[in-house]
Amino acid sequence: MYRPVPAQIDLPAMEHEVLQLWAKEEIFQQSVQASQGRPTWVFYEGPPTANGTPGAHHVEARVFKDVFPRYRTMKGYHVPRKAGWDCHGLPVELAVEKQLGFTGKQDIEAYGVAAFNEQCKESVLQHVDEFTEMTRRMGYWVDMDSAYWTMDPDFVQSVWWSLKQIFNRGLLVQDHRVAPYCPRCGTGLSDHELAQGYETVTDPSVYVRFPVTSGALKDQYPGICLLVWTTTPWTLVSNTAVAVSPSATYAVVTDVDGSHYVVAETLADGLFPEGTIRQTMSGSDLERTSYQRPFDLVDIPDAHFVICAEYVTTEDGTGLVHQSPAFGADDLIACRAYGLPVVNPVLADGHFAPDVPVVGGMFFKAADATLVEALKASGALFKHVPYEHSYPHCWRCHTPLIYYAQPSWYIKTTAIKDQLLEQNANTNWFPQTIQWGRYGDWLNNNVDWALSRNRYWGTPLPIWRCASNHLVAVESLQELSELSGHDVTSVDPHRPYVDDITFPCPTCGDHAQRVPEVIDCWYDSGSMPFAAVGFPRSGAQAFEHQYPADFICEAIDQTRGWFYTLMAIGTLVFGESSYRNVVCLGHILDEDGRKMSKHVGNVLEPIGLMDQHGADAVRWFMLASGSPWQARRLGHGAIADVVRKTLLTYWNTAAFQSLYARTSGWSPADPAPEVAKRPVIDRWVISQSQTLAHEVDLALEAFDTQRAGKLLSTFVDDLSNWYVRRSRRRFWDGDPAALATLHEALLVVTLCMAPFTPFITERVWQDLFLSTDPNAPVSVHLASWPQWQPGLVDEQLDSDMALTRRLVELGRAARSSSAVRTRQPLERALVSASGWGHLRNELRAEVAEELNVGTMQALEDSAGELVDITIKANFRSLGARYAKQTPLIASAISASDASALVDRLRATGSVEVAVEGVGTVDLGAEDLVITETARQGWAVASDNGESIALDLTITPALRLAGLAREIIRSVQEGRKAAGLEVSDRITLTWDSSDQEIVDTWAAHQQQMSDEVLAVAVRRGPELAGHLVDCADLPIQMSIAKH
RNA sequence: GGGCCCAUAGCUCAGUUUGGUUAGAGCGCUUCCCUGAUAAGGAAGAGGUCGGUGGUUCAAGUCCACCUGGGCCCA
Repeated sequence: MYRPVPAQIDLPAMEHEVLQLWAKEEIFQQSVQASQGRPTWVFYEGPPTANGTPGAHHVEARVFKDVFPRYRTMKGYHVPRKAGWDCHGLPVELAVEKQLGFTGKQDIEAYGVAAFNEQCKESVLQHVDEFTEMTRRMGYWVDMDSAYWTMDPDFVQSVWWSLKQIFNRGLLVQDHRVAPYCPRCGTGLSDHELAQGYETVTDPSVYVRFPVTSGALKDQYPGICLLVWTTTPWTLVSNTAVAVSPSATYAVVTDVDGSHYVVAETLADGLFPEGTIRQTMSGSDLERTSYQRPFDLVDIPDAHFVICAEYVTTEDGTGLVHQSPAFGADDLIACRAYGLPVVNPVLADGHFAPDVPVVGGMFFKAADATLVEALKASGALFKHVPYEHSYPHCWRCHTPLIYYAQPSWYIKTTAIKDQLLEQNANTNWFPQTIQWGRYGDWLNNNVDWALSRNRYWGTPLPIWRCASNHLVAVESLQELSELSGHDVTSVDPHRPYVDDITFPCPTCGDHAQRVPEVIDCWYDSGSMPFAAVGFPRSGAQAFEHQYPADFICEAIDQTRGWFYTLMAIGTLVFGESSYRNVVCLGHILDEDGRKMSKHVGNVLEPIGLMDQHGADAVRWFMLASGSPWQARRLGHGAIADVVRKTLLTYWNTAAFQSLYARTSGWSPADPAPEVAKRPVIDRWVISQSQTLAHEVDLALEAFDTQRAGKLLSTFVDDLSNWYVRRSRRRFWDGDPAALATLHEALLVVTLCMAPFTPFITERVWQDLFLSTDPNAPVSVHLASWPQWQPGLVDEQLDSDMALTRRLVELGRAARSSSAVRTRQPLERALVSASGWGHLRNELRAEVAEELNVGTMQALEDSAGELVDITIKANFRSLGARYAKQTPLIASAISASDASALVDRLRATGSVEVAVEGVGTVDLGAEDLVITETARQGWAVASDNGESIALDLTITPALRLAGLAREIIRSVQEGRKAAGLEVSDRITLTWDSSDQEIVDTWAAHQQQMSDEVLAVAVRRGPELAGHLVDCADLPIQMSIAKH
């Protein structure tokens, strides 16, 4: 016997009960253990950065990380799921700095690195707790007890080991380069960090006069100036040279006021609309022309002349590019070629050195305004316009970055670029466009990985160096113990402790000390395939079984983040990328399409969302609403829709089944007719459920949750609003075929939906399936995916039922247009549809019953005068044959006598039509869209060549039958209002002075009392029990429980 | 400046790969119908220059070019 399933349900409350059940029975642990020994499907959890409270976007990725492992488990795989936490890095440091009220690195130094890092660790632990709770609530099954932590000493040492592999191949090197640098955080940023932080800003763009101080131009054009454009006025302080393109053409322009300028020829018109070009020359002719720089604030010897550089373009600005080699990668290369000095007046904290006149002590960006004023005052400023462009900012603290020459450690990923491209070619991306779009572009433009950070809370770079610059890479605390001669294996491998360990340099015996940098925390997370199991010091077997991953999934921002570091490190260390399939999600936006961010305050808090609507609804939204690979808007309305449309419809179908099975004492163990012997609608729903199981399987195999979700919600809708509604009477009667069919259909859909909505399907499993099958697994999540039985799929039946439903739709439209309500039976309906002749009687009866008509007849069988025929050309079929002549044929077709043409076509299978300008054209049935409609006194609806006509004649007998249904309907309402159970028997009392009503009772009393479960019917004025609201009917009724 | 994505009903989005007749769905709105499961279901209606311009074609929401607006990414 089923358990009772209430029609009303509080979804969040139900979910909390299910969570308790899972915890008590350890279902997740069981599901992993029970699949031991089966083929492993490898999943890697990309560790969330535990630096803040989880948001809705975390739920998105975690739903996808849950659904595929659940599905694969049902398909017979073993899917270990190890949680992970990204612990290190600037985000954590910043949170702690904020908490402690710090403003920079000097505060941390004063506070003490040991104490600071301790605070960082505390902060991580606290936020991990919040993630754990969110993860549990949403039903994401991942093993958090065995989670990897990137700050764990074993993890750190695995990272060290991998860095030593890379170092030994000569791919980990120190270099001085101009790199983006955050002056607030005091550290350089890697390219993929840079990618996170572009912001659109408006900077002053200035056109500045640089007077020429030597050469023929100076003599020929008195006061001539180079016109130089820059968007970073603060770098003019350290102006060292002006670069031109050696191959471009430059012009001397005389402006209307008589002043002379050198600019690129192609830009001269725009800059000097009324100027005159006096002469032109190539860029190389200008080489070594000396000029007067705009500011004389710092000493830069042997500089200030024109240099040639290939990278200069003449597309915008003036074609003359100001050079400041300390602040531009291109500038540095170009100036080095001329032996120019690199002068940097800006300190590591982003402020000008205090001894610089005018701007000393100013933050570099803040100096822009002051310097523009100074240019204006000196007359050097030609033009000043605000310039909007995107400029890199620190991805965490939003400080504008400065391109800054500094020593830094690099991994030479450019050396393995070809291998990375090859690995990418062997990776399946979902959606596919990422592979050679966004990600492929990134790989093709690969630059070396700036690995080091001048910070505190991170994996220390495991390189020790002596005064003679001999370098030793260390792979573990064990190795460090051997080198230092002390057992340091239990030392925390973080700063400052690891910095205190020194040893004699193996090369020269001098004192070797660790370099001060820590590494990019993205390297940590990219190392998780091996570091999570402590490889190679431990976990060798686990690693070999679980490398590479079959599946990873994150949002699109990880293309240059984790997706890249995972592939790069895998390729560097093992010669192979660490994943095969990658699902790449779009971002979750707020209801107005803006990115959710704490600054804007539009973050939807996930636990609140789930406690309001239920985790299943949130999950379903993430998986199946809109395109997961595109940015989507998340709001309460969208989630409430999921509840109403899909979840409650499913639930109520289960509740319906339970109600009537229990009422009739039916149990799934009872014998039921074999499928082939059941009514056609049963066979149809079983066929549909088989197709569902198969197609959802295919969709999930292709990582397409949107398609799977669409299939599931369509099936749920069909099941509830067609199968159950059409079959209700059989459920009232306790028909074992109907009950068995719905049981089987619910079983299939419950299994297929289980990975999507694990809570509600678990509840239904417990109530309907576990309670009736002693061999059933104790949880739906321990069950297997439904076995596809193609023998139960009947495609002919599927298309016949589709026709049946189209006809019902047309019939309803005809009913509406006629204003004869459906409760009023009609004698007959005429049908015109190409499939009608082959439609089996059972399905014809479905149409008749649904439309409440006595008989259905084919329209062509009835008297010709009832029918109007119209025909139209089928362009698709004609266009293929006649191309340009199609419109001529089409108009000939509509001009011809439709009924005559159709008669001939039906008689012989084809018909010839004479078309002016074309000749005789032979048409088949395919070339025409034939619409038949009925005339006079008939209600007609047609669509796409199919029509239904209702005979609206209402005979006295039909009138009484209609009244009987009106009365039945009123009594049913009355039963419900009286709160009776569906199986309660009643006594019914009625009275009426209306002759039609009296006649109705006389003609239909048996049917009416059967329908309303009345065991006694009395006519009389003494009403008793509950009065029935009879609306407009001229009758009074009361009912009482028998 | 370059690359990628997007633009279809008041709102959220399908449809565009492979061109075909009158461009769909859901939500919301109006009217009506149906209902011993349902917070449901059904019919009709209002609501569309399918971002714009040009081109290819017998035929363009769909293919091509250019443009506009938005987003993401890169420089």
